[in-house]
Amino acid sequence: MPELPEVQTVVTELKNFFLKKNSLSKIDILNQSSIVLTKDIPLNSFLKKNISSISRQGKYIIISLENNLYIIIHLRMTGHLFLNQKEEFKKHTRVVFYLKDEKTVIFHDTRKFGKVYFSNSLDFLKNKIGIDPFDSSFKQDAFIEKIHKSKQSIKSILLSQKIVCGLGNIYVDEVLWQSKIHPLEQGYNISNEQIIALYNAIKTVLSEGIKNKGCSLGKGISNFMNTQGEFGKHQLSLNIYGKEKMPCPICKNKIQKTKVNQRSTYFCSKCQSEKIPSSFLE
DNA sequence: CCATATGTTACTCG
DNA sequence: ACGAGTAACATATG
Repeated sequence: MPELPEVQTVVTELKNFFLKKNSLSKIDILNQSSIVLTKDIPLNSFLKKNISSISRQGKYIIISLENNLYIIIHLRMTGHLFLNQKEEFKKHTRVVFYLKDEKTVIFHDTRKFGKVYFSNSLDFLKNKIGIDPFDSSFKQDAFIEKIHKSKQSIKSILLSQKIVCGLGNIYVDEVLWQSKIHPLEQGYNISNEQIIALYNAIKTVLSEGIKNKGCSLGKGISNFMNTQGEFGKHQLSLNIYGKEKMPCPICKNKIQKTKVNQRSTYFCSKCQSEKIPSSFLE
């Protein structure tokens, strides 16, 4: 169930793992619905091509090969990439990548929502999602302008990935609490000062998640794990998510739980000013 | 059996 | 076109 910090944790480990020049020698597809092929490009054209870089945009992992070929992976809710882990995670293994030097990368996904895209272009990412918060093109002024153009609730905006990408249900709640914005506040109704606070909170909260090597709530195989099968530590640093009825760390008010976009949403009604329905503003 | 789950997308209706 | 709301995908856990 990875968001940006969990995906970054995996990407960092993949980079270290692939450090030397490497290429794929074989790809086993154990579940056809876990992959998406590009028309007219056979799977075996991805073999024996040097891996040139491993990067990330939002929650998408991008493995770039020579000749402008790309393997793009989205882990969705329960996807994992395991390095050189064999037997213990066998049950839900969907794709196995065999590397030239005998190493293996396993794409493991209990719920089968995740996808491995084999593509010759990154265009579909560009059209689909907004700016990554750690990209140098993520600028305060443009962010304010885009938020102000939207009538949607701020939580919907952030979950949509369209303006800024990488935030999911946990980090959105953390970021909104940090910047004292109610999750249902509409974009055009948020002050410049609050959007600046939000902009800064996005960077600091996500950076902390990365430092903690991701967030692993709950337990079991569906929970987030790094490429070695280890849990992250960021669950210990959460302030608001999953803390219904517990005191807000700042004002001690009881944290409330509601639903926004069908997703559990936690907030402090004192710190995060109540949304005033527009019908009351006539 | 019921509800819930760190994600996304397709569909409807207004 | 936009936004809200709903269901769907598939599986595990409490």
